[in-house]
Amino acid sequence: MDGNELDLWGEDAGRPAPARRVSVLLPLPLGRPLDYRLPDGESAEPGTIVLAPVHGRMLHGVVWDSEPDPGFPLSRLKTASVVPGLPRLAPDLRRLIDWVAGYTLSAPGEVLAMAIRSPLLAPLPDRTVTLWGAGPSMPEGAQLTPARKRVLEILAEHETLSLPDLVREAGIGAGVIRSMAERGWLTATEGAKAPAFAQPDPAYQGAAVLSGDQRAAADALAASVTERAFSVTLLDGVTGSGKTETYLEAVAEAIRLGRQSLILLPEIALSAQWLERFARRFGVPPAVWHSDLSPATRRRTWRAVADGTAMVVVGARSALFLPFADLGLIIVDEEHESAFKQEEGVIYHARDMAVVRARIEALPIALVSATPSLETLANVEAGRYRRLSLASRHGGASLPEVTAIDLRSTPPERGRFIAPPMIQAITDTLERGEQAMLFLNRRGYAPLTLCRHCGHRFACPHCTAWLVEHRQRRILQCHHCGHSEGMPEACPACDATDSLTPVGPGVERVTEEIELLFPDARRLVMASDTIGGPEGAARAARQITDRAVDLIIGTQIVAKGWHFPHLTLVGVIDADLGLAGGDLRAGERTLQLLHQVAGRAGRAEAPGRVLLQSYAPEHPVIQALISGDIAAFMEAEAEGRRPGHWPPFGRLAALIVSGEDMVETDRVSAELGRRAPHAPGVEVLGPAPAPLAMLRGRHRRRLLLRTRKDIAVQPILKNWLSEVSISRNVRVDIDVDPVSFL
DNA sequence: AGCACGCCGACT
DNA sequence: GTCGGCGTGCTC
Repeated sequence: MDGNELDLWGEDAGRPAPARRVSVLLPLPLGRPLDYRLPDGESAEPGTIVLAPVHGRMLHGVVWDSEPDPGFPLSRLKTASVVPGLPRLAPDLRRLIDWVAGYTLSAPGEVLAMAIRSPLLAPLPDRTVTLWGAGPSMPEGAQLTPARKRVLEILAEHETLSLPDLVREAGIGAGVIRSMAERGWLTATEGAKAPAFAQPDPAYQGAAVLSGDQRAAADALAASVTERAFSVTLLDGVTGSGKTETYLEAVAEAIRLGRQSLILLPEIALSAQWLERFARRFGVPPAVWHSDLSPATRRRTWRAVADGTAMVVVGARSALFLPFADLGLIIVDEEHESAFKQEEGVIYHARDMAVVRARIEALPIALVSATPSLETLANVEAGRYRRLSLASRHGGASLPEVTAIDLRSTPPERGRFIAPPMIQAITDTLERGEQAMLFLNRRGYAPLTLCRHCGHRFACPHCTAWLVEHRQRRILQCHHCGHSEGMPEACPACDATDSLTPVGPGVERVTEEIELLFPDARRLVMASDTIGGPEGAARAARQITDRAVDLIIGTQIVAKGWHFPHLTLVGVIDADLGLAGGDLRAGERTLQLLHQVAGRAGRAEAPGRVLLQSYAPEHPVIQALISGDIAAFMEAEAEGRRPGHWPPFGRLAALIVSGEDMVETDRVSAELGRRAPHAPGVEVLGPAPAPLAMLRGRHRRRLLLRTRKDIAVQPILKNWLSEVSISRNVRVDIDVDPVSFL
């Protein structure tokens, strides 16, 4: 207010106040904010969340920093209203949104949609709870059973508690409380529910268990938190070296300073063990953020992050856009993981954008990995990132011994996939009462099914991909679009019966083989489609640590940071699998994955062993795993990429042209090829059919723009795309810094 | 993203 | 003769 409200009879009386125009960014793929007027007398600074009419419906948007267009006719301006009780979006978060939009060439509104969606902003229900206290009367003599006595003792300590808290603290049933209340020994009062996010206690368990170099690294990270300035630290160290415990000390320091921490994990849904470790260190679990939170939890978490009551948030990549009240530290764990790359909608790399957020907000950020990405290593090399290394495994555990099984000299039996030396190693391990794990990065029974009679191969009708047999469910399924069909009795092409043959192994088939070889071993299959969500994953992990299983057969998800103390043998069924495609990062990616899997073995006293089944054990990736000299492999990899200006020594952007109409898709991609930019240090490869030439019924063509490191791709892309007319039924997706080349 | 406006098939 | 298919265009 500016005082005019009292001037009822002054010269402004009777005249409408000048319309206050504001520019409002809406969570729509619009590209620019739209202008609105505010109700008379209201004003709103940038960052204010408003409710604005769009096409007749009301949508939450954010007052943006851009100037409203004075030429837009006042009569066509609609009125937006300030939503009371909502936090403002901080300038730094607005800058991040603009920056990400500019970098990825997405509409700012689309990026905003990752930070704010209307359902998030709905008012929180008043949360009240019944609190129980002692009195007015007391049980006497024989009435005072041990359970009732316990309840009163607890209440003497806490005064009042909610039913679930009381039941938990006293270790009794709810029936005891009810009967006591009926007798007038307990009184109920209505109270505000305790905050959903308890304060982590940095002093809860101290950090006494840290070893020398862990302590040094933890202190260095904590110092950067105290410093409150932008810095990037690579925290690396072999699997099992205690990286998590180390960076949790930096989190502890942030908590001591009263500042929030954000920890990004590649797959938060499967990280039960991580959450347990956090709770062990700080006494309470952190706030979590991922895509399958319930709407109510989501809303509560978003608010708690904004008002600062959630001190530590652990989340998947989308947590990067949360509206922290006072962020003091970002951690990106498993920074090399490609799961940080969002491949749909706004195509961005959460690790890289986390560094951007840290720079904008002047924060320290730590990138954590046992096998850092080449990008990160290059930044260390260039002096932009600091490096803290943990040299050895924690608690006296040693690194597992890695050997290759040459499948050319010791192949498995015909139609089998486990070679004799592997069978022997599993036998020995089980005899010692230890656990073994077999890793195969392929779900289902067999990746390809063909007819022995006519050669027919089952392919997805919507994708360039074979259908994968899932024998338990008796279906053939496409792993790219989810298409599935029943497993037929006869060949659909030639009607031959008993002619359909599985080709190649999936985890189901390896499990079948294991059943034949080790009928008495207790088996557990871990694959994303059979594990049964986060609870299932946690249950499976508990079964393993409790030694309720002997043999684990699993895909990717067994690689994830698990700590299984009794697991001493890891067998990789097909170590060559990831190397086949031969894209830019095939070697690096395979090395990181296999190193991660190998790291599950021998994490306690008993030494671990890793066996890699391979048809090419001389391959540099396999050799690097055997020797353990990953640094040398990465250096060689870097030298291979430097001359051609491949990342991280140059820049890449991919254009993915897709459409249901193949002719139109080809026309657009050919036109893009003809109009390709020409300049020194700029090169365009393609168009070429994408490796997944058809995906979900859309034909796909790819072009790749490669520039020298000192040339930004965005202006080139903008210019290029503006010269080509793209028909409505064809889409061009831009992927700056592509990770996947499918 | 929604949601309307807008021109061509099978129905009360 | 109408209800409605989703192609394209706009949202202050």
